[in-house]
Amino acid sequence: MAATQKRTYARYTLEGLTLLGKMIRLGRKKRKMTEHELAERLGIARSTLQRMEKGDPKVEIGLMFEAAAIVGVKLFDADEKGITALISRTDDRIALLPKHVYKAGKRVDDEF
Amino acid sequence: MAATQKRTYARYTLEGLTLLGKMIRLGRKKRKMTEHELAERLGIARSTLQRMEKGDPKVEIGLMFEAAAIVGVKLFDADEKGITALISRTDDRIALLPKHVYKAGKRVDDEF
DNA sequence: AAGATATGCCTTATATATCGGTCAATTCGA
DNA sequence: TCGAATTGACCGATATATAAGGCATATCTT
Repeated sequence: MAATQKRTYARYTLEGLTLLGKMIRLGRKKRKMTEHELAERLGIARSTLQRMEKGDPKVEIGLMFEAAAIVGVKLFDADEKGITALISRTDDRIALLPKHVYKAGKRVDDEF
Repeated sequence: MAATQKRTYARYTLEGLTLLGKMIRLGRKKRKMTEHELAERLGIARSTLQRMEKGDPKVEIGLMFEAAAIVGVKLFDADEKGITALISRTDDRIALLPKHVYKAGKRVDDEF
């Protein structure tokens, strides 16, 4: 009977999604856009936008980010150039680490 | 022939995703976790984790957020309580606006 | 107050992401 | 150096999200 194993999410994850969804909703309303309008602009169904504003964990992350951008919600508080710079810096930091991770060394090294 | 209309994403969206993916990758490596380990911890296939670290717009946002949390990448720079507070504040701000948006008034009201 | 519009919630068919696996190439530990 | 492990890329089958629409209710405009 296939069981359909259900996935669970940490509370922090769900709350983060709820917040993002509400921020999108707020941004949309401040711009006086209807669900129909924003959905059309995004090229998606209104029902999908509704799931996004509710913080449904199953929606495509690309759509969520796109919607956020359209209604003026910034993630990473950085503009186009800022993001690009952050990507470079992250690449540099990754390059400093071993290419492969091996289960031998058990240090955690936790300073971001 | 069904045409399979392809979706496009803004550059800003794609770069944001690339950044998030790389941050997850960096976080994973700093914690010395292999792809296999993190995927198992998340309850997903390794191939899916690989798409996430590449910033694929099609992955579930819930998985991306969950992965970020596990490897110590903070979005919204706020902890559990902080997120909850932000949700409340966002709810309050939404409550101040009209329940329905009507296409009559065209003001944009852009101050976040 | 009345009419029009937006929103909430639900459902089915279809498109598509995920899973689970394989194979090759790379890189680390001993 | 050699062997074991990690990573990168790819693939088909299946589970699942999305699209599209309907209907009821709420709320705005005039």
